Amino acid sequence: MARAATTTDAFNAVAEPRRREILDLLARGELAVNDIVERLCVAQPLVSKHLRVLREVGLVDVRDEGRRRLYRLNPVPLKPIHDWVRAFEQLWSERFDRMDVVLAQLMEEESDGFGEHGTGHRPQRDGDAAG
Amino acid sequence: MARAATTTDAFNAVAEPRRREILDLLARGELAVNDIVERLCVAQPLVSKHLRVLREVGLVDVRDEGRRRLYRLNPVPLKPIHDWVRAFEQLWSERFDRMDVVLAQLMEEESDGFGEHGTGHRPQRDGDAAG
DNA sequence: GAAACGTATACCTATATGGGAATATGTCAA
DNA sequence: TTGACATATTCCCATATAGGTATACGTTTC
Repeated sequence: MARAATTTDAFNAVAEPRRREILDLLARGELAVNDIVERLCVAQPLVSKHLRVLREVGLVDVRDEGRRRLYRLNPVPLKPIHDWVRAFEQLWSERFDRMDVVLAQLMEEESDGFGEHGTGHRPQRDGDAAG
Repeated sequence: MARAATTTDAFNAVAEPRRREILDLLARGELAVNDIVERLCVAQPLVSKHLRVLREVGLVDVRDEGRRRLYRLNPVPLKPIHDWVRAFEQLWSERFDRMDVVLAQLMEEESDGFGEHGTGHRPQRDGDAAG
């Protein structure tokens, strides 16, 4: 068997960095194909093909406006990715916490005392929008 | 050009559902190859190949123990995925909020008044571990 | 040493990808 | 109608994938 089709699910569709860039652009608002072409500096047929994949997995919706086609983001199919990966979030923050402990020990061995230390990698809880 | 290699980054490595299953298993603790083979009911060479991909993107570490090889999860390469997809979280919750508004209007049109309503799809903020 | 076990690799196949070039389809303007 | 514009599709290619089968490698046990 070959690799699963890119249109199988959002996991596969989003594995392509160019498609993630397209979604990043659309997070700001509706765009026509040519807008995306100009901003990404990618050939137009390629953009159309990527948009087709995104449409087949439901990540974008289309709307006709004259001779242009306006694409809009539909973020809902990203939720399974978020749910899956979020389950691992605590694991890597624990890992960084252990790193903090090791760093603290190293610093105490080398000198007498310091103020702050840390990796700054603990999970952020503030929700800033896409863009 | 063909599709990017599965070993390019975590996005590509994780697009394969079998590899996500392996990571789910390893989230509980270290496992030997045969343990994974038995729990997933997949041919051993296939498991080894998936583990190789996961190792090349840094998602697992290996440790030799006699004639067995114990694999352990390293969740850190998942962080870029989490960071990217989290930026869209607010967008789909807004979408569900608008759905709530529509539902509320429909209910008010059909009857006089109700108590609670909602989709229950707002993002959860409690951090439960993988498993 | 030989045999059994645990794992990794090599080889094969069918599949479908991302990109490029050319072209088809559809819409507006003169 | 003719042409310009906006987008989608088709054909081509090189690539590498997931899975299967067979086998090589390394370790333990006899």
